[in-house]
Amino acid sequence: MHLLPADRAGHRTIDGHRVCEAIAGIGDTGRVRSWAERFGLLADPGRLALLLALHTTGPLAVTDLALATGMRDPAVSQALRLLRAAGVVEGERDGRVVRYRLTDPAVAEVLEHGVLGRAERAAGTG
Amino acid sequence: MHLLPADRAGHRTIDGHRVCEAIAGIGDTGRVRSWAERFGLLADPGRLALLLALHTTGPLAVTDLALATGMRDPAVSQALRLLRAAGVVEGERDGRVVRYRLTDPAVAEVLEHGVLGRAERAAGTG
DNA sequence: TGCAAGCCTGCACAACCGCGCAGGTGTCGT
DNA sequence: ACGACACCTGCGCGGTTGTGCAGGCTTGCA
Repeated sequence: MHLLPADRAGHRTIDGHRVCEAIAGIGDTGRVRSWAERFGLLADPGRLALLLALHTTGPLAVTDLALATGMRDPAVSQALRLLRAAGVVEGERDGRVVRYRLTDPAVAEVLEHGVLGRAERAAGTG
Repeated sequence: MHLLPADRAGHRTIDGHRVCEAIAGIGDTGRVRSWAERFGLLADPGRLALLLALHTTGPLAVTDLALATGMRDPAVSQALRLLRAAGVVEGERDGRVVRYRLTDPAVAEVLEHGVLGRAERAAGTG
């Protein structure tokens, strides 16, 4: 099983066969890139708090989200804009209020198994 | 249930009670911050590839990781430094070779349920 | 119709981050 | 002891990102 791209052949290796195994584990580069972007959306405390709020209580308005997270309205709007562009959340207009909800099941899964899961055994509180 | 911090009281709200629910869902701010940093480590394609490789094939040397990911040796070293400082990976010296392995079960869980899980139904391949 | 509320946008600033290059340290083989 | 190898570090650059402020647009209410 030789998965080494040609532009990297001819180099010295330590374990050799393990490299191919590692490449197989990494899998498609596009998928990795996609997930890196996804994780990037969760890498901001504000956005993560917004997503946690939306995940646990469902549809919420911008003002309430700002109140719950302590962020300014424009910051919340900006964060939601990114999340909306990534397809993670969706907003529904109800009069002059826009309620947002989580639409990406993959993100929900990560939040559930990661932040809200029992995985905190290694995370601690600080 | 009034979880609203005093510095935000007296403001107008849309749903009111839902705000407290959201705050409860967000939980401890320190945990959110901690997880945001954790996700930040996964937000780079290089680091994510490294972690995937370590997660699937176990202990790997820097050279092999560089070969598998297509990164330069210094870039791999730098990335591993960050991950080591965060307690996500650990390196064991074997002669002049240092083999790294994944030590954070929470990250492993996220990789398993996120990137490697069936959650790709929404991620696609590109 | 006039006013207030809710939400969105543009702009400019500062900070951070990842990368590549060059050079250093410790270890193994001859 | 000498050279080669594996790994680490400092420095500087370019790109990206989060943030605050001020202002505009749509909607609801009196």
